[in-house]
Amino acid sequence: MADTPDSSRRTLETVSRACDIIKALEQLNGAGVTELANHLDLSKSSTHSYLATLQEKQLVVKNGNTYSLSLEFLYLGKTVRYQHILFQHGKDQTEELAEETGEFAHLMCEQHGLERNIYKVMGPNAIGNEYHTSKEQNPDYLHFTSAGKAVLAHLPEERLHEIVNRQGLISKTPNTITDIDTLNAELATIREQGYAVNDEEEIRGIRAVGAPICSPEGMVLGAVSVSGPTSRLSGEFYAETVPEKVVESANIIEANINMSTKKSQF
Amino acid sequence: MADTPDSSRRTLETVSRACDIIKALEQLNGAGVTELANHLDLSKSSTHSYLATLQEKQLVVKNGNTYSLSLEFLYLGKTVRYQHILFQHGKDQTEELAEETGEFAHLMCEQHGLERNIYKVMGPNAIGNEYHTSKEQNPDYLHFTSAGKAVLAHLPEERLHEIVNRQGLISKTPNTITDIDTLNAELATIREQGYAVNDEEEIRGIRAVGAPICSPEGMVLGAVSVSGPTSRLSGEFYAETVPEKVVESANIIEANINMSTKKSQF
DNA sequence: CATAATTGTTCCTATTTCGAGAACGGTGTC
DNA sequence: GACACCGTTCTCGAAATAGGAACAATTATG
Repeated sequence: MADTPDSSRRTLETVSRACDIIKALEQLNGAGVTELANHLDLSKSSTHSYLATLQEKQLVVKNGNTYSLSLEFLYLGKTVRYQHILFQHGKDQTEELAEETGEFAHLMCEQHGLERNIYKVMGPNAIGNEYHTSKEQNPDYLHFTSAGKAVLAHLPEERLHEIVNRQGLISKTPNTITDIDTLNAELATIREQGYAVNDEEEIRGIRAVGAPICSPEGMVLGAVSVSGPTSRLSGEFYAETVPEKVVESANIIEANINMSTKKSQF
Repeated sequence: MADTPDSSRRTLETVSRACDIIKALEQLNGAGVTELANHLDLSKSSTHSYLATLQEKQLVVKNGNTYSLSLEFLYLGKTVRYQHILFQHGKDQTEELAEETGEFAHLMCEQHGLERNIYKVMGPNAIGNEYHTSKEQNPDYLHFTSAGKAVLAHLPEERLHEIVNRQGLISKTPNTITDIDTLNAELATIREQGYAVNDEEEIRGIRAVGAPICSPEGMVLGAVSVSGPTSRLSGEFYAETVPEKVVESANIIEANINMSTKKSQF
């Protein structure tokens, strides 16, 4: 309707609209037909057809006059995670990393140019909410997290530029890298030392250290990271101990993947 | 495809096919265009269009020639759970129930005639895998779980028959109720005593006790249950202690919901 | 208590979109 | 180096969808 000037018309509008409806239902926490129709600039009758179809396919439930996403999404989400190669071979190690450092440990990968968390574990000292049961935040940009930068540093240059061009270098704190040259220099450093740091670049008072996880073929699959308050992530612990442990965890996960990929790729 | 003779045909085939593709991708753990096309009896070009659209909408990722569901589903699933009224007001109580009984505690609701788990907590004595990170099993039928029967017992009669007719009374163990009259008698008992039991009706060696959670208006919203091996769930513990605690938990969750709907809803 | 205003649902037809086969370009294999 | 396979693109006829309007059901309102 409004903006797909560059992309080829090889996509299905009906499917696209269905996706919009799913995302709108999530955002609105359920909605009625009229509300949705107004929100998405569709006719009531069309909106109704979409909802009826999604309901029949059990992706949507209807309570009274309110349509909401069904718990099928919880099931699908858990399956997606369970099937992910990084989860299968990195879950235990991420837990150990959280245990050893006492802080939050994250396992993530890049998807569509954004950071997607696969697994988060709260270490014994970790502050904040219980991540795994709280509201999930939106996906992060890659350039202001440690794990994200670790991934960016090992992406093919072409894809790096594609992502930067598409997502931009949004600023979140005074420390956020917003300049492409600074970023490139930082990524070179990361490649050299084998890990990345996030020094209050996303959230004031929060530091993090992340290391990339690569496939046997050398393609970056994702990263592990540890994050915590600057008060605890400082001095030698921040400069040496945590990086060592994070890099070690990444290496162990790589080894796990390596051992499991004896089978053919197809 | 074959079994919706009653429902009006007010649904969109394109959306329906998109849902099939999502489910196939989950089932196949990712697939190529040709593989998917064969699996769903679609042409390659059509399948490609669907996948391209889902990818553009970030519900699907492409790795090499393999398309898979993206981690957006994990995000959506967590949001759906987080937004669910039973999770918001029943999470803490479910955890407490697991702690007090030492066994698995479940929080569930009915969707599309099936049991959907909202939250599972492993108590200190609970055996088995860590549910919340393991592969999710498929949704259960309602008639052979304690929570499911607790819900069925408080559904409007019309809806009860609708569900039974649609889902049937599948047998999983010799103890499974497979007869409508037996089920009705059982549901009457459940209504009388306020809770339901599952005595090896789903899995041999596993018992469970469930109690319904109703809205202030008297509509059943779901149920909580405790499950464990017959060796531990026996005698007075099974006959009195656990039912008491389960019913108490259900009542507390109802009270939480009640209090939240009194104040301004937002 | 009756009327008005919403909301969800259904119906219908023109119009747009989708579907299928074939062809293209790229990759891996024998 | 030729062949087979896969993903992608193209084009046009065929079929599905979008939207307006009417209907039913529920709720708000005077």
